[in-house]
Amino acid sequence: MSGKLKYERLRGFRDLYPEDMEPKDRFFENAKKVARSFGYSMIDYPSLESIELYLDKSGEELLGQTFSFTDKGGRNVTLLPEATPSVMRMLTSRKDLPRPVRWFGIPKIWRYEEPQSGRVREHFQFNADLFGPDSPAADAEIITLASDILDSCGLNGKFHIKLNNRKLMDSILEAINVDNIPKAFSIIDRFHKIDVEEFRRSFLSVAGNEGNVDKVLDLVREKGPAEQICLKIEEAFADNGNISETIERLKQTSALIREYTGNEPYIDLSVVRGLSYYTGTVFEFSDAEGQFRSILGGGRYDSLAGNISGTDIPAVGFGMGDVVVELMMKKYGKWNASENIMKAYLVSTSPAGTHICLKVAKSLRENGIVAISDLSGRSISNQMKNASSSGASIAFIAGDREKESHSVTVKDMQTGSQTSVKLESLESFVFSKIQEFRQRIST
RNA sequence: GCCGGGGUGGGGUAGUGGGCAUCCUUGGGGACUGUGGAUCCCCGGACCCGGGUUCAAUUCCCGGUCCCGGCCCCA
Repeated sequence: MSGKLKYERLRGFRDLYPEDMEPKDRFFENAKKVARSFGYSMIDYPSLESIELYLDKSGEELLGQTFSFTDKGGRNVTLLPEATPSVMRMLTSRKDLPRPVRWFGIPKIWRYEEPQSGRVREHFQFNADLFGPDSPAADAEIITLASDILDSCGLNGKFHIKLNNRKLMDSILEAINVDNIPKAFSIIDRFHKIDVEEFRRSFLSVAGNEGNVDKVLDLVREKGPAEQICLKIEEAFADNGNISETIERLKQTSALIREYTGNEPYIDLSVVRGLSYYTGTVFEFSDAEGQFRSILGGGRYDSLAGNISGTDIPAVGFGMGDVVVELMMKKYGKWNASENIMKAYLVSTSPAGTHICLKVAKSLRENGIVAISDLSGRSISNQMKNASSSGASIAFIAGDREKESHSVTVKDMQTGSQTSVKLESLESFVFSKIQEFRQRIST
């Protein structure tokens, strides 16, 4: 009879039903809590921006991957493809803010791409930035924030922190006379997706000779603790002053991250990040088992403010999409329906009973208990079924009998025991039930 | 934009060139005019769309569409 649904969800967009929305909401609440504990303040910005904000920064290739259109005033606008430019716009139009500025937001982000595992066309992103300091300590703080958020979701030890530095990569590529650095980055970025021979072939076109290709290949193919990787780089480029300076910074940052998070970050020279505006530290977090695409990515972008407003402001930040986090949390059994909250179900068998239920519900809600009224008006048997499937731990039943005796019948849904409570003593009864419930869930 | 694999009730499935299709689950109702999770009964609900082959297509062929996965890209 009903047949095909007439209106279908757009490709790459998601409907979030309670079973997914609740865990997602809890994830973001956790993230907010952690960010606030670091002194970060929440901000928000429009979902629509003038397309110029991205053109200035990223060039024309961006256009094909945004949801863009011309509005009724003839302006070219686009749904946010990333958060950073908007955050920068906000920052640079407030010169009065004392630094450091610590901000986070949870925007929706849109990208017109083919959906696949871990990627959709509209997603939530937890985005945090630190403006002002340009020290290793600042880089380490933002990375620690990201790490602590994942820890707070029960993913402790399930992810790897991969760290690199754009300046270091610049210096290395300059040292071997690569002139097309963006192209070299794009090849390095694809290192793990292509085989060694293809890498050699591609990289030869920018590196000039086989020896240089081998040098880079040797560095890019290995990831490990700072000590080990930095030693390799030093051996290969001992005489280069620029390189040893950046290596020092990488070592410091790495040591601070180890100290703050308790986890050893991996130096991974294949992590260069696609974004053109990164200027120093870049990082990525990935599933320790390598199953999913990156959980989050970020880095330092000290010149972006200058591009927008003329004055550089040191900045470091990251964006963490909700999609891969969800995959991770599901994989490790952390994507659970809901926390234990006390729910009460109100069963009414007559208009007089409904009147009593309304009063009881009000009292329950004032005491922080979820009170669900049965609105079906059906048999008590059916109402009890509803009570049961709602997950309520307690049911209040009222009808004409209760009206007579000025009371309400209370049934404990777990034990099945039932008592009658006078309406005058309802408050204290509810209070004792709350205590009992708390005790029950804590054991 | 490109490549590969798939589409049977809301979800998960069985099956067939020939009687508008199996089972589980979910939803609604009842047994149960004042007591839940069990059991039993009843009801609702599907062959993605279009064309072709055929006496006959849910089944075979072609095209489309959608979903899933991958490429590109990941700002």
